Amino acid sequence: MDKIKINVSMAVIRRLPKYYRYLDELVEKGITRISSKEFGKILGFTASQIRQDLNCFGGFGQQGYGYNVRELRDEIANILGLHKPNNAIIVGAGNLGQAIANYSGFRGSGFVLKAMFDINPRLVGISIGDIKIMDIDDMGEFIENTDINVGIICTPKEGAQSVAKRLTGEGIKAIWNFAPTDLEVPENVIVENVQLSESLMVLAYLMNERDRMENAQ
Amino acid sequence: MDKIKINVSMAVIRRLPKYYRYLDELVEKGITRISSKEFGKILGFTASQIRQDLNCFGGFGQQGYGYNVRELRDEIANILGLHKPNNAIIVGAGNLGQAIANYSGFRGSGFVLKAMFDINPRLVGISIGDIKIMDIDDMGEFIENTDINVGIICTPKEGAQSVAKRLTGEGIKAIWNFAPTDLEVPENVIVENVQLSESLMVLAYLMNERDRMENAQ
DNA sequence: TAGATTGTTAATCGATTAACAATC
DNA sequence: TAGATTGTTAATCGATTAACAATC
Repeated sequence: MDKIKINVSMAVIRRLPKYYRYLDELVEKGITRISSKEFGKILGFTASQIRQDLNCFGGFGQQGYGYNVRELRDEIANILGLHKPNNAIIVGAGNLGQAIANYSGFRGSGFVLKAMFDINPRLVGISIGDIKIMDIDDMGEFIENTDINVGIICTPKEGAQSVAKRLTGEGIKAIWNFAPTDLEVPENVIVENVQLSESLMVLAYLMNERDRMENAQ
Repeated sequence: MDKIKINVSMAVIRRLPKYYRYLDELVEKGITRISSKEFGKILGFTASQIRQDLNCFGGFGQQGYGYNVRELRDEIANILGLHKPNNAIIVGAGNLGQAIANYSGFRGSGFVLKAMFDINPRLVGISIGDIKIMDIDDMGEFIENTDINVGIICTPKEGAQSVAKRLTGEGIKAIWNFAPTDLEVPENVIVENVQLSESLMVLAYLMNERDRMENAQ
C-alpha cells in the first residue's frame, strides 16, 4: 500500500469518495486514461489539488500519460477500505431506520446489514426486506454472537446517547449517527454524523442570503 | 439585521446550525447567559473562533457579561432564516422519500412539505401522513398553483438530473438533493447535497485507517 | 472601581494553488 | 526526440488562534 502519509487531513479524506464516484463513472463510460487536468475539469477542482490529494497515498500516475482510470479507482477503493466486509446493525427502526435498511448504497462500500433493533413492540418481529426487527434488549446477545462492528443510530435525539453507550459497551467501535445530537463516546470509537437538520438549515441560510442579495440590488 | 459581512465563508455557515442547536438546548435548560469561553468548551471550539464567527453577522455580546443565550439563539435563527416559510415538494416517494416526508426536522426550520411525486403508479395515490403522492406529470401544474420554492430529490441517481431540470424549468430555485450525483443547474439555483454514500465511505476509511494504525504498532 | 469578557487586529497555522524539474 | 504530465517543492491564500484595548 505504498506510502500513506501519517496524517491525512479530513479535507482530503472527504474528497476521496467523490474521486471514487467519478472514476467509477469513467470506467463505466469506457474511458481508460485521464490526466489530472481533465479530471479537475470534470470535478471542478484544480489539477494541483487532485495531484496533491492522491500523493498523500502514493504515486498512482505516470508522467506524460496521466492516470489509468480503472487502476486509480481500484486504488482509491482500497484506500477507503471498500472491500473490507463490515457487519452493521441499525438501532431505531422507524421511518429513517427503514429507509436506511433499504439503502442500496451499502452494496459497494463493504457494509452488510445484519439486523435492526427497536423498543417499539409494534415494530419488533416484522421484517424490512430480509432484515428482522428485534427487541433492543436482545441486542447485546446478538452483537456477541455475530461479528458486528458498526452501529447505525436512527433513533430520535433523546435515545441516541444511551444507545451509543450500549453499543460501545458491547464493543462496537464505529457509529454512523443520524440522530441530531453529538454523541459522547470512548476515545477510540469513530463517529460519522449525518446531520440532516444542519444540512437543511444551511439550505435555509443560502436561500435567505440570496434574498438579501437580491433585495440589496 | 446589523452588518452581515458580504462573503461569509461556508466554514462559518456550516457551524451556525450547531451554534443554534446548542443554544436551543441551553435555553431549554434554563441557562440565560454564556461566555464564548464556556460555549467553546461545550462545543469543542475555541472561544476565539466563536467570537469571530458571530462577528460576521453583528456584535451580539456584551463586554464583561458574555452572550444572552435566548437572544443569541434568536439572532442565529434569524440569520439562518428559520422563520421564513418555505414550501417544499419531494420527488421520489420510495423509502428515502417517505422517510424524509416523515422527518420531524422540517418543523423548526421553516420548511413545509406540500406534496410528493413519483413515476411509480403503485405509489401514486397513497398518502404518507397527510401528504399525497402524486404523479410526476402533474408536478408542473402543482408548482404553478402552489407557492413551491424547494424541491427535494429522493430519486435514484439515474433520474436525478432530469428531475432537477424539470424542477428548475418550473422556476424552483433551491434543491435539497439526496441522490448520489452532482446536479447541473442554472447559476442562481442553490443545491444542498446530502451524500449518504460519501459519508459511509468516510466511515469506512476511518475504520480502515484505525486498523492500519493498530497493525503498525 | 476591579474583574470579566467582548470585538477586532495581528500572528500563526494549514490548505490550496502555482511552478517546475523529472521522466514517461 | 518532443510533448505531455506527473510528483513535489515553493508561494499564496484563507481560516483559525492569540493578543489586547475597549468597555460593560
